[in-house]
Amino acid sequence: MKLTSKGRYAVMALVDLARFNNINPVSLRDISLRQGISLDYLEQIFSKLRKKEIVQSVRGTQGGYILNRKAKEIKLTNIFDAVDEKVKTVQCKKDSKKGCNGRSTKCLTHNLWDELENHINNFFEEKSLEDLIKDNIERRV
Amino acid sequence: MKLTSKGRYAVMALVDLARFNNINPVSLRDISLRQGISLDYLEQIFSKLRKKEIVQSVRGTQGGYILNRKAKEIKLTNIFDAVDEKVKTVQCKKDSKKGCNGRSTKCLTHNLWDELENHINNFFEEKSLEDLIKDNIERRV
DNA sequence: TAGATACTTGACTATTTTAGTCAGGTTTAT
DNA sequence: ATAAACCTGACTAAAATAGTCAAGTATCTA
Repeated sequence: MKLTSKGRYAVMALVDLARFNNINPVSLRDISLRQGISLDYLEQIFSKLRKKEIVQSVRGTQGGYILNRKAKEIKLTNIFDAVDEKVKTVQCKKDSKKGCNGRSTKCLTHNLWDELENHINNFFEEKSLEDLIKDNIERRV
Repeated sequence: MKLTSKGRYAVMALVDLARFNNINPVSLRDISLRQGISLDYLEQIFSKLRKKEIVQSVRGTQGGYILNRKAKEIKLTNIFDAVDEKVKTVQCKKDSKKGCNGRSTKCLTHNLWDELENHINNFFEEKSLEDLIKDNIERRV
């Protein structure tokens, strides 16, 4: 059970963006250098974040990205959703042949996996970008 | 972020085992048929469960497996640990080059990933095999 | 208006992980 | 003896991951 780097990078990049987002947009190049993430990969990630209206792009020289909503209103769940990072415990939902159906004792653990998914998703729904930044500042002090 | 089938199957198989474990050991063949999991794959999984002393094997005809501890004392975390299903959010811990170190703004989200891991692991530490069986029986009634 | 900076898009690919299979054992009840 | 069941290690196809690469377009600044 692991988080993919796409989801992790997306969060890292947005925290970076939120912290350095004073007046000017932040370029991916800067984020790439600061966070050690390949520029090309960041571009893929930000393309998705833009489509989900989490960031706005500013083209041209001195361009970059800015947050499209307040940090408080961007939850982890929005970010993960944008980059297709999903919590999947089981195939049952998509593929009815595998998993549950047609077995004599049915899916004895079906309920467990639902609970687990909810447990994890709750965490993602509660945490906002603002929480992360605050948390980080507090730790420095 | 997804659960692998090895972890899922291990739990499914153990719930099955616990339910059908009256006096006699339960054969993998039966579990395989009831849960729709390949026998060869189950053997791999049970080999690991045995090494971690979660189950005991009974060889020979009429053999099979029995739980090595009370269902109450087998937590999900023990099961996942046995089959190498780990919660990993980040590489920092193993590979110091990637992730945190040497970056100018350090790992802004390091704390987040730790929190996430703990959140998930707590779930696994609290749930026992007994909980799963009880839960299942209640639902039938 | 030339050139640099930075966003935009889509195709491509090496590596790793997953989810098994397969083959050949050993043990023990009947 | 023999069949049922455990035991072990090697192997592999397919999928997912984690990117790279190439060829743009838009906009600011000198």
